[in-house]
Amino acid sequence: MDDQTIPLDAETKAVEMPEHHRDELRLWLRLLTCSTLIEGEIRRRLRDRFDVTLPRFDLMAQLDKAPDGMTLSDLSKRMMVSNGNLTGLVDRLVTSGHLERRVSETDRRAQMVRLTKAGQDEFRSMAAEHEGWIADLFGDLTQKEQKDLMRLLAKTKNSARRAMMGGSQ
Amino acid sequence: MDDQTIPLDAETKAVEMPEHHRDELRLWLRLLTCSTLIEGEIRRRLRDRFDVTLPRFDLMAQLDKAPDGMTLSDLSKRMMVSNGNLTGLVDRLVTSGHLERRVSETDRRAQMVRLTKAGQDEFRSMAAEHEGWIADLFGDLTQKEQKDLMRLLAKTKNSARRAMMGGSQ
DNA sequence: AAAAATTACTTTAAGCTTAAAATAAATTCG
DNA sequence: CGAATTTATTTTAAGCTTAAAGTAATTTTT
Repeated sequence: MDDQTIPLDAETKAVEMPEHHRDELRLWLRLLTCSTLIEGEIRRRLRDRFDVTLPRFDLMAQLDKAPDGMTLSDLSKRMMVSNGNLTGLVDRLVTSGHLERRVSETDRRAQMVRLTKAGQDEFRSMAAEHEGWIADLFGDLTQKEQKDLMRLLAKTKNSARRAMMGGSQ
Repeated sequence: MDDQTIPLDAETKAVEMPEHHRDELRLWLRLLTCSTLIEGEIRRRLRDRFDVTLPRFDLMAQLDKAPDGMTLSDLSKRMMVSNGNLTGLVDRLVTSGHLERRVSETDRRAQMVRLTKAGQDEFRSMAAEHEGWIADLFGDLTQKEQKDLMRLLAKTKNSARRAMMGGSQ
């Protein structure tokens, strides 16, 4: 409510900001650290164990959920990456035999992309192991803590989306 | 041949996994979505508003906390990025006049890097605004929710670190 | 002190990523 | 219908990122 006097952390030596938004900043840095840490570990294991990159794995994960294939635009939205990024990613996965691309029959601009049989097999065997890694990485959280974290992240996501409205999106 | 033994639900996805680690997977995906979403927005605003990239901003943020400078290795550890990555990043920031690098007087392998006056001024003006963006992005969370999230993320971080021990780190 | 190991950093090659501009097909509108 | 707009994708240029290999300085070991 009313602004309390701000307790100056002993180790913090920066200038006092007009409003004390330090807490949100610390929260953001912790969230980022968490996801960077885990993402890095997953990336490392995917490379060491399967010689695959995370972006490729993610792309295959999306396609595994859509047996009939998806367009590049759909993929782009789901993966939250740019269209141009996807072009190269798909190119490489087609070359390696994991993906198949075909011009859509209803729209000659669009392409349907989907996993080949080999791609699907390989993905599923990776996914099974991947799921175990994640379970282990989050293993110290109780069922309740997982549930709470899930809820708080959902709320954070909504808050962020709300804040983005009007600005540019 | 024998690979049709599994009854495939028409619209639902894949095979039932040996152990149900779906929840952890969903939790991880939500965490990742959250940080990707926010990171993307910050990246966009830094570019639009200040014509600076997030990695450069992050690097300057580290140096702002160390007025006497840091070595590349210190930066590398703190930022959780590779040494090689830092070399290029620092190069560009030196060229643009934001950073100063000097060979350490006590160790001729090492370099001390620090913000120039101009770099510091520019960073601080960006940081003030940046802090407001973060506060807004997390704005829908109550004080208690922020505290809870902070705690759960700390626990997640520790859990992940524990899981990494032995594997490669 | 010489050899071995470690540490700090750079270089390289490959891939990821984006924004912006370009191309082409489809849709909307006058 | 034909022009203008939107949508789907590719290309380009620049920068980020990593792992692995290389160089050089320091520290440890023998």
